[in-house]
Amino acid sequence: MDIPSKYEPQNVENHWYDYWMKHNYFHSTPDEREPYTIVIPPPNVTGVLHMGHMLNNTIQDVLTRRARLMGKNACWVPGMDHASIATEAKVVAKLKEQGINKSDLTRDEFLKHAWAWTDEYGGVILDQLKKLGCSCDWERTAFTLDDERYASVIKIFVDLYNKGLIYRGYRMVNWDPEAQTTLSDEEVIYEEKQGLLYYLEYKIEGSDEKVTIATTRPETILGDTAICINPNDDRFRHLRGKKAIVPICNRVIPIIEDEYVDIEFGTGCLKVTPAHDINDKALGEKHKLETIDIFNADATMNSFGMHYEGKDRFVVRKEISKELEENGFLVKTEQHMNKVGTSERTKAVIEPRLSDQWFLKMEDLVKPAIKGVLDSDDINFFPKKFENTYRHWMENIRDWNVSRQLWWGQQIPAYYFGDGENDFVVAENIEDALALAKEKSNNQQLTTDDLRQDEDALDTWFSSWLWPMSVFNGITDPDNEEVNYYYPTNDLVTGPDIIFFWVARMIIAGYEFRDEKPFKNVYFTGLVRDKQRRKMSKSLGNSPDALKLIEKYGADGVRVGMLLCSAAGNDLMFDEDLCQQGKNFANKIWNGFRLVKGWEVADLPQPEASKLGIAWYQSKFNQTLLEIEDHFSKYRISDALMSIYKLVWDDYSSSLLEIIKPAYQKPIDKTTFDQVIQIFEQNLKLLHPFMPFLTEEVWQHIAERTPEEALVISKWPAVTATNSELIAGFEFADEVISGIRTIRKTKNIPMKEALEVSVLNEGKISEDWDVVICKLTNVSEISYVDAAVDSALSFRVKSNEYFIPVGGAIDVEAEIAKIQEELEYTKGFLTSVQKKLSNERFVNNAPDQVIAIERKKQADAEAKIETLEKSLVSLS
RNA sequence: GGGAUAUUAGCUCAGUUGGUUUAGAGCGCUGCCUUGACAGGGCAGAGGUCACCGGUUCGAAUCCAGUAUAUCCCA
Repeated sequence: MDIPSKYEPQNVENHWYDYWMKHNYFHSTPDEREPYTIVIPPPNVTGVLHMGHMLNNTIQDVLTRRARLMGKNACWVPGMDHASIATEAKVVAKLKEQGINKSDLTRDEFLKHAWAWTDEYGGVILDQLKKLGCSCDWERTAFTLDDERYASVIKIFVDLYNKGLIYRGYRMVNWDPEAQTTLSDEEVIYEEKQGLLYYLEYKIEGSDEKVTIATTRPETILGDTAICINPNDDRFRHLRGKKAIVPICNRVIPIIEDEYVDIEFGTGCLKVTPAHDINDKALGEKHKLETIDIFNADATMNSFGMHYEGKDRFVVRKEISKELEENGFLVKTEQHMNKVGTSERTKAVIEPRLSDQWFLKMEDLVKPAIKGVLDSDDINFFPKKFENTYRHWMENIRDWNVSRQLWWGQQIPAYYFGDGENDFVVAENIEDALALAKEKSNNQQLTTDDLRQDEDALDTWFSSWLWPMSVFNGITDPDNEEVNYYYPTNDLVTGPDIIFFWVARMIIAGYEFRDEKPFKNVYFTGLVRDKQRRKMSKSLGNSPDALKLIEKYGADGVRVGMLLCSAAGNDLMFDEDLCQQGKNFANKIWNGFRLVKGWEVADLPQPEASKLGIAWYQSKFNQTLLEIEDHFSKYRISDALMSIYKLVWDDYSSSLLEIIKPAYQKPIDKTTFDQVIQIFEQNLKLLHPFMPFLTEEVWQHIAERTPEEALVISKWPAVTATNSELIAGFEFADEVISGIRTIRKTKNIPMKEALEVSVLNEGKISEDWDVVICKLTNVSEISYVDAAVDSALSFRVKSNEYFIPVGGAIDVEAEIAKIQEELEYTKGFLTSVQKKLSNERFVNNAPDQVIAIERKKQADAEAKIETLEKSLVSLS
């Protein structure tokens, strides 16, 4: 059989993915086994795979595949998010290219376009996840806007409304003038921007006096309805009760007093624009001021903007400051750092805007969710530090604005039957609404034609917060077999950036609607950054193309590369070199298999070295398996991978294979061969969750396998007893091997030339390992001596001393120097140990075990010093 | 402005209730190695006053207080 020396992932990955799909290994249905469930954080339907997804989904796949191997009924539910703002923006842009304006379309027409767009371009990301190897149950693919999820959302909205938790309010909201919709507080990003602080003079009515105010937004003066001073500020005492005149529009406005004004800031005097600032709104309500909205929905000026009508606010800012300056109202400007809210999606500067919106009362809803995470073990966060973030938000929660002025989403099921503020009903469908409306209005003549449904759609998160339930139809059919079996789910893997948007809200929803947590553990991954610590983003162009990476390094290589640098919760600095490391590892495993496969097997007795080596490896494997289980239990995925990496590379490839390797072109005994194959298969099982493609490929190369014997559904190794004596024995032997190799190096003795080694066995070390040492260092014989050997190079391991006679003169000076250096170190070490032991308080207070360790250290060091001193004597 | 988290080798990170040698790993770096699994490899080696300043303790990278710096969240 001819196996290529390099592993070529491109040739095998699609093949095995198809094989897995064909045999339906990823599909899950409820059965007797313990379920293991993950719901995917649904990527945006518009999305393409980026580094964040790759990390996130690799971790989910590792967890899912491991659970499957452990005999659990693993179910990883995939899906997508309709991402109302982002998707609607894309569809609007696409239509614009075709010369179609959204405003010319009806809602139904627009939605038709949006669905067409979704069907054509959406969901690319799901195919990309397959390339990455994700073992999702694709038959369960859900969409936050499909019929089932739509119905769930509507049902929940009505339920919450009927519980009195949803209300309609005229509130100041974050308005995105570009998308022309409301944003929740969480969707606003504050950025520091250098701006100007304008000092403006207002005339005082009926006098020549003037008052100077400072503002960052001169264009809003046309909406001013008051000037505010601090009652404790003596500088403005004379203005009390007077009125001021707004420049340009010459409106007369009152001068009010309120302690809200910061005396130190600007001039200590504030203009009040209730329609365009949240604080001014509060002042306006308190002092019963008029509210004048001067903007259109796209943040251009309306008729209150006078000759600026139709112009954008930023254009107006420039122009009006010029006009103010020309007319002597502008005193001066100053540089000023300003925090400006911008839209997460469109990057537009947010306008505070008053409008009718739907809100969800959060105060009582959060209570069980706080308890579930913080005051009990119901839900665990990994890493734990994010519990603080969670607490902070939950304890300061504000009502959730759930309405969006968009069409792409679930339409709010509120139906208006009149023009009064409360002339509406909320119902799951128009028939129910009509019945309710008849009752509420006392008008039996109403028909469905008299009802008008609210135009707004719901926030996307109002559908994704139901995800762990809705994917199992748990809302429309709350007692169905699937939701009872799979819910609550086990693990959620997501980024800490959506802890409020999504994680917290799912927890709230879980307790509210099913009286049960949505998941047991939340694993927060870090954000993927580039080497310069910058966030990866499309606009920076610093995000590598995920598919190209897979093409270049193989999915397994990329998976390993991502995981190697991703300690839980820490941001990870992605470096393409790590994928190379992953690819190299794949190749190493491949060659570890190729070597064994190339051996000719014969019916021979098993050599001692092989027997010992295999026994040792089995213990080492078991020890590592324990480590791995421990890492997994703490969600230390990258540590688990590193343990396997070292096991396979160092212990299996570098040590075990070298120990059992037959002489060149000689056959191997069958016992060893069978054992090493079995060992290799166990390795593959540990590797499979991390590197599914390569491992399945090798697994199927080892033997013909039926579909029932595929690696993907094999059995995770069980922990057995570890023989620590074997492990310690090898560690010692390894040090001896290293010593011999070092001498070979320094003296340039080629590996081909056999050496003879003598040992002064002060430490009474077992001879068992000598066969292994000889094989790995090409030593013909290890002889035991009673005294130091003359004219030989030496090295020491613990209190044992090893001698290698070499041809030619020994540099005695150099040998002495080397020993003296070692002696000095050991003496220094001994001193530090003795210091501890001679300290009475240490001996009295430290636990016995610690003292025993220290005494052992002392004895070892003393023995070593004795050995070293003897060597010195014999050399001089 | 308020809060959280961090600061350990060139880089990325471990270091679990203070005590397993005088602090570890992976990568990188340096040197040597071309026939026989793998140069995508092997072997060996260098590299750190654990941010700083105090304190608690028999003992501190680890606990406490302060300082500096960085990142994130909130306003």
